Amino acid sequence: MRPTMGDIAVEAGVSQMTVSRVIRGTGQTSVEVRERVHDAARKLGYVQNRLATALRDESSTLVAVVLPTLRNRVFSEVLDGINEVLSTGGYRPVFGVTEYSQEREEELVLDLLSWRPRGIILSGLEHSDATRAAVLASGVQVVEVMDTDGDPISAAFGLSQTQAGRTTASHMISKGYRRFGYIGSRDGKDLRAEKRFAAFRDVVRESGAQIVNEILVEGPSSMVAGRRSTAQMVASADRPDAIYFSNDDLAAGGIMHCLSEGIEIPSELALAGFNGLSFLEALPIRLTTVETPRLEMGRRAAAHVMQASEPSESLPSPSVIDLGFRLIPGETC
Amino acid sequence: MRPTMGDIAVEAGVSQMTVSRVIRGTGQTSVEVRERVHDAARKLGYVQNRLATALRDESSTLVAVVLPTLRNRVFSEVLDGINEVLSTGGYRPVFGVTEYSQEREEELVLDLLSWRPRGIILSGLEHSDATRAAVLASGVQVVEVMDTDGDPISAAFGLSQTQAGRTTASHMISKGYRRFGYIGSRDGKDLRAEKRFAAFRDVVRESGAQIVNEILVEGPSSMVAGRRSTAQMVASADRPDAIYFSNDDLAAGGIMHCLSEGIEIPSELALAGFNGLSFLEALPIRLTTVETPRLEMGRRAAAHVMQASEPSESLPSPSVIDLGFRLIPGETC
DNA sequence: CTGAAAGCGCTAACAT
DNA sequence: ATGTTAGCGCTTTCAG
Repeated sequence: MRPTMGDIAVEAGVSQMTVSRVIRGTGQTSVEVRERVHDAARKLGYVQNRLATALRDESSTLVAVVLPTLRNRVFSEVLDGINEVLSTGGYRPVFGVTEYSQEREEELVLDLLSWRPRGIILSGLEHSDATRAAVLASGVQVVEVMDTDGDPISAAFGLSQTQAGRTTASHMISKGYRRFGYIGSRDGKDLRAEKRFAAFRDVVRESGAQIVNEILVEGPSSMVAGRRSTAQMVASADRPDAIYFSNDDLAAGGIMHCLSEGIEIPSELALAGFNGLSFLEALPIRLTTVETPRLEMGRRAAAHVMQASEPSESLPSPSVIDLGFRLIPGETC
Repeated sequence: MRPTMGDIAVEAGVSQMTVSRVIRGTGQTSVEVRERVHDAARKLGYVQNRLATALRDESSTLVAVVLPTLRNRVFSEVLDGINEVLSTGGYRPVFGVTEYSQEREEELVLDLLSWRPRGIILSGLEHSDATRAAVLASGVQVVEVMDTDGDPISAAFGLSQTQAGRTTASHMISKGYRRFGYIGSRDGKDLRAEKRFAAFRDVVRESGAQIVNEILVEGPSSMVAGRRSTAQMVASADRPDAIYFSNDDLAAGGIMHCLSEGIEIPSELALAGFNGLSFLEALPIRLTTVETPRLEMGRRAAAHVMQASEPSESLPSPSVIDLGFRLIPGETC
């Protein structure tokens, strides 16, 4: 159907091998032959069949990417960073979404591995044993992004979710708040948010303060959910004087509720978020949050997969690269 | 290296062909053999090599997806819709980002086609001749999303950008506004935003009103850019009484500026956006906008690629499916 | 119900 | 500088 190197070879009057060499620009070829081959290729509308190349090479230039969701800007930014770097080397991401389910992740990983990708990028450090076993057995480059609190399969680029939670708590406590609320999402399926909150809670308790109210919203986190939950929490008997949100979208919703209801920030209610999304800069009130290196985690992970040229028998020892975070003090606490 | 069907065959004491049949669940196989094969596969940690399958089949279960950017929620939602449907059939998206460049799109399309995808999903109806020629010659299913104003290569699922622009203009004019401003982005590289504005402008002029000010922001559209541009436009000599923004992020930035500066909406300044993103519901003031079927466009496009089972010689005639839009009247005009 | 043969398109290795 | 051979892992086709 579609022209192959063989067809071009006939058209150009050379062997298939010569066509292969010309097209890849490897080996020695005369100028004259090169031109004939390129002309023939153009004339026939030749498009390389990378399936064959990859089969032959026992590895493709695809990179598997496994994300928990696409409904959260955080992960599309990570994906953007990944793609940005991969595309400079002609690599392409093939991806799947787990919806925060380890079982789904397991299936997905097996499936993606069947494309013999050059590497696989996973989110977080928690995976089922089968998932870990599968990627390890596959021999492909494995990189985990987002988190540093745990044992990586091989390499990880992330930030300490625990430290981020502690830092936020310390900041809020230093500002004098003592009665805290927490608004999170995903019914505890987001392990990283859980780590942040666990650390936050520890610091709060250590300091003698307390968590007086917790709301976990159903469905994906969003400004709307944040606004609704804040309204609910503020109206409840256990009204906190400060709320820690599991991310900026929820927190921004909290700000919106306060703006609408005339609740004074931070005197009547203090708020803190997580991620440092750029839209916060546009809000009338600057949210106190923790900035995370989302693009950078993606870029570094992609770069790591790409520079894995030599399949060294001695697998590089597991290593975690902490890309850090930064507390951005705003006007909300 | 990795176990193949041949290895399993040896382990299970059958032929490779039998392994193939068992694994795919096709043809006739005895219960006993099936068990032996599955046991052997599990024992050896077998993972199918789809590169071989795809090479043999002359088509893969990958679907190429070409998007202009990942920095805009609109496209991650489309991608989400695509992935949602594709994954139900075991298909996987392989994607690339054009940054709104037709040249980049051309390279990308050729590159993605080299993976012999089952289909390719493009954004918009405007492509270079070479791009059109390449996808047509490839024989893969081609679907275009986002737009319906133009000639599709084969099938398209979108909405009339032109009608959306006209509808918004009519609405604003009916509300009595006569001096309009426009805030867009991407230096006119976003062809769909251009179509909306062109239609908007036409209606404004036909009605005897006028566009008194235009600002095209550099870089990706964002709330921050919208807030800054609104500030600039409101402070200028040619201050409009209503601003049409090319999307909701920019418009939300406009609302934020008004909130911060105490500008009364809509009496001092009216605003309208585009997309109907869900976060608008959380804002203290409801933006008037046009809701677009982003997830649905992605889903339908993916479904179209998947149901293309029979490679009918008679290519289905080009057809455009208009998924429509809906004007959502808010409090901003 | 199972097996053997052939070939998908490409490239490493070995000629010439 | 160019050509020949062999084989990557799988599945379609044809035989038993």
